[in-house]
Amino acid sequence: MAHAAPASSRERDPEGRKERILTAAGAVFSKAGFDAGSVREISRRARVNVAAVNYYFDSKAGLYREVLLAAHRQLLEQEPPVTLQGGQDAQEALGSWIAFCLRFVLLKRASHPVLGKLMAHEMRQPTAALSELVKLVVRPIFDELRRIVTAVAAPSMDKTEIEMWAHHIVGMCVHYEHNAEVIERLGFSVPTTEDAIARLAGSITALALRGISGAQAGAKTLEPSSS
Amino acid sequence: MAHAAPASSRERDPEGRKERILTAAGAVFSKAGFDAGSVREISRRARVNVAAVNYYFDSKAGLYREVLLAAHRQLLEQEPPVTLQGGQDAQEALGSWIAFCLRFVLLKRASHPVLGKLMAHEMRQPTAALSELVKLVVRPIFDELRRIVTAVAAPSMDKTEIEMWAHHIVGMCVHYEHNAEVIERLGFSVPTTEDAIARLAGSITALALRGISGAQAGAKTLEPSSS
DNA sequence: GTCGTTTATAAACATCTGTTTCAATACACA
DNA sequence: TGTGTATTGAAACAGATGTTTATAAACGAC
Repeated sequence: MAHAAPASSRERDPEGRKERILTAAGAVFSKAGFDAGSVREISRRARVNVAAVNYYFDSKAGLYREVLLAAHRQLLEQEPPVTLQGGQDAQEALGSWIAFCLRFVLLKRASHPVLGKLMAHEMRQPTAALSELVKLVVRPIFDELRRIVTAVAAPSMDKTEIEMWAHHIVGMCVHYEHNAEVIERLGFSVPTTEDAIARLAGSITALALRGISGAQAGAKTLEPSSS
Repeated sequence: MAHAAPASSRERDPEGRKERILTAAGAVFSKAGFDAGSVREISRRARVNVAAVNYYFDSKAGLYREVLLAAHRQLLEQEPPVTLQGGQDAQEALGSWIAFCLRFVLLKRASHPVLGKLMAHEMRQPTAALSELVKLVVRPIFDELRRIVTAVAAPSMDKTEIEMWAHHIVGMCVHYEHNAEVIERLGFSVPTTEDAIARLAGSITALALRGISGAQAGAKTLEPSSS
């Protein structure tokens, strides 16, 4: 076959290619994680040669890092993180935060299709990018939650107890994404629509509010050593 | 096909080898999961030829399945699941359940070194064994939690709300194992000792008890649509 | 046109994966 | 003793992985 067919699908379009690779990588990595996600499948989905990945991103790890950063950028554009305003009701703020967190991990939309899943994979099998991701994404959001919980709780409440409460709340939220497979098998339908997510957020918020604001500052934490 | 060794002292060492392979497989699978765990590393750790794995367990999947079942057996021997006795205080039972669950996922001891981690991996990247695992291990334990929560809650409380609460509680517990890497990076030290785990269990129990028993049966679940 | 540079691709590379093959054992029993 | 069967282990298999190489094409500039 000399150069018979022009095969003019050359399409000089590096930006388009880079973009396609990034999108495909987001899909693959968010589904399979970094290790199990293969460069060859990414290149297949992006309809580019395998070597293109290394040409544009140096290595698989470099591509992964750019996917994480791009997803982070995307998130900040679309969903500004919840903040406790000056005169805002703290209890209401807690409800907003929980709804935000649940939507972040559960909602599959064009706005943030991958970051939640990517972070879930990072938590299970951390890569070098995890520390950076925590510093950029997780830390600010978590600090805001701690501030809100502090405002909701009794003024003299122990700081470490408040920190624990914040972690408890995060646990309730991410549970429904992390362990969705098991939850579904237990007969509970993990919500995916805005309305159903809002209902779940309401349930978590109510439990957390009663649990936090009902605590007496001086009360000893329940000790399970009772017989 | 490996015959069960007859009564006569045939077996020069097959049981020892099988046992070594099972132990090594437990360590490898619990650390890396099924996909990323390699048969060659298992055979290396067990000081056994690669072919021995397939000789004794047919395949990698067969070995994995036996590891799961063995871990399950081990758990039931060492830690009988919590049950709500007839006259027992429901609130106390909830504390016991939460402590049990936390110890299950966090405590690294000779008694159950792997099952918690194995299940964590199953939740992220489910294999064919997940359904069986849920039916055998997770379902009974979760049902007991739901029973306890029902006993703690107001008698006329909505059944689906109670189910949600049970899931919330599970979420708080497993969070500290699933997302330990992130939690540590947020400055919170995930407990590993009996005492520290008991303290964490106390905090979760107190929050849950106030959140559950403080709920009014007729109260509407908090709606985040309030302005 | 002919340079030089950037981009694209097929092919090869080295290494890993789970599994199989096949010859060499070690043992129980005759 | 010899025979038969269970076990062992080195090597090979077929396939996948991330990455590199060498060749070829498409451009901008002269």
